[in-house]
Amino acid sequence: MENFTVTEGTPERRYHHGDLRRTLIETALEVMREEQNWQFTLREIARRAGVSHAAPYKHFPDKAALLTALAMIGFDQLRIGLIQARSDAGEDPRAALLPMARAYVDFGNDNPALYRLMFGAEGVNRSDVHLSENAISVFDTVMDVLQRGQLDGALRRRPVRDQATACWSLLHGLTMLSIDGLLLPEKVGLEPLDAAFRTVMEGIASSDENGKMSDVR
Amino acid sequence: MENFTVTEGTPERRYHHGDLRRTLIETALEVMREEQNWQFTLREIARRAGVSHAAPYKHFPDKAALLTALAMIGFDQLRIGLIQARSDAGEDPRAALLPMARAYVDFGNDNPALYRLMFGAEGVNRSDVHLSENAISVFDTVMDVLQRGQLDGALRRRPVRDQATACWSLLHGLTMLSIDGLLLPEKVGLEPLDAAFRTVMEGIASSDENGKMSDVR
DNA sequence: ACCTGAACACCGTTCAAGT
DNA sequence: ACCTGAACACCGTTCAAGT
Repeated sequence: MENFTVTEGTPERRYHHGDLRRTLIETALEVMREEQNWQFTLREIARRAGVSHAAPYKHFPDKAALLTALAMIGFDQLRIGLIQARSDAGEDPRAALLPMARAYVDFGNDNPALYRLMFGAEGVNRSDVHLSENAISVFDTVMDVLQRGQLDGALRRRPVRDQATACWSLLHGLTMLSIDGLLLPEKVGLEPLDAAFRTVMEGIASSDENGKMSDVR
Repeated sequence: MENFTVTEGTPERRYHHGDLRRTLIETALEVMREEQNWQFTLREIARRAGVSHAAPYKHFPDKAALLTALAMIGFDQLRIGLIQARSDAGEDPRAALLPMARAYVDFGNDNPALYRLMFGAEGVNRSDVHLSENAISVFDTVMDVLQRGQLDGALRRRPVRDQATACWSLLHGLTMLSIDGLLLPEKVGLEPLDAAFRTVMEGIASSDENGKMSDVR
């Protein structure tokens, strides 16, 4: 629920050498963007930050701690992106669903290494409380818009939690497959997000034009 | 389409020291199961296989090649598990959907490190042709059962590819979230698979009991 | 036809010592 | 209150030499 930022847990300080903690995080994000993975070495980060290879250990107990901090920032950015897409779409919760889905998948494609770190990483301290809180707040954002869609009458009245589980799983799966290059156009078409979205919407939206196709045996 | 096995690409040979290639693969699978990740070192595998740390290089050009071989085996096992679940369920394609979904998610939960290696791994040679072929054949298995469900009349007549994209994404996302411990019961309930499945089925199955709830605004 | 041992250039992490 | 340099115990990978 809380809004974690880069300096979470560490009061703002300016030392003679600057804010090394933040510099390390920003350098790591840069390297991840360049190399498309999070297999960077702590020593490389230190080198690029212009400090000795031992300096990072004054700010992070180990490499896992830095990775965890990065993942937390990622969840934060993702949630902010979703909220942005929702408010851009106006008041209608139904109309916000596709833009939010697009924002989600785009985030993954724009930050593949970060997204994989957030979810698929062995290096991350997965038991970190703050990390799960940040991850969960993404889920809450999805659930919230579905809730309002139901109240609106635009969505079928089913347990919101069930619909949210389906939506989050779908988005996560789509994003991961997309990042990994497994959504081959000749297999899933040119717009897999739209295809998947249409399919799921038939299960979620209130039935209007249903029943037209009565090829039920 | 082809059926890749452990010895793919390497003719069966028995040397005085045994089939080291296969031993390395099996040892790696063991270690992954033990440590719940694929961060093992090649040297550890060699140690446990009882050979020098340089020996693996006679069978794999580098560590990425071993990881790729493991991922390929994983895709193969997954596909076999799906086919098994389908044939266990009998002739009705509609009835096979839930068992297949369960088989998919179970595979991930039973082999978390392997599953993450198959999809989320930086170490894997993702451009390997055989690897993508194995991955794609999983998709084909999903598509096949949906195709038959449509012919049967049990499923809505929509582009099969769209439905398959939605189904695969959903399963993949659900599996990944489950492995990562993000499907917290207090958030998604005790049976997230069933919840997600119900939701998507409403979008995929032929409309029978639809339209009852007419709270359309 | 396969395996070993020494060697190279790296890591992550620690710790006494510096400023 | 923070940073450095040397040191330790590892890696992945190569290669001449062994059997």
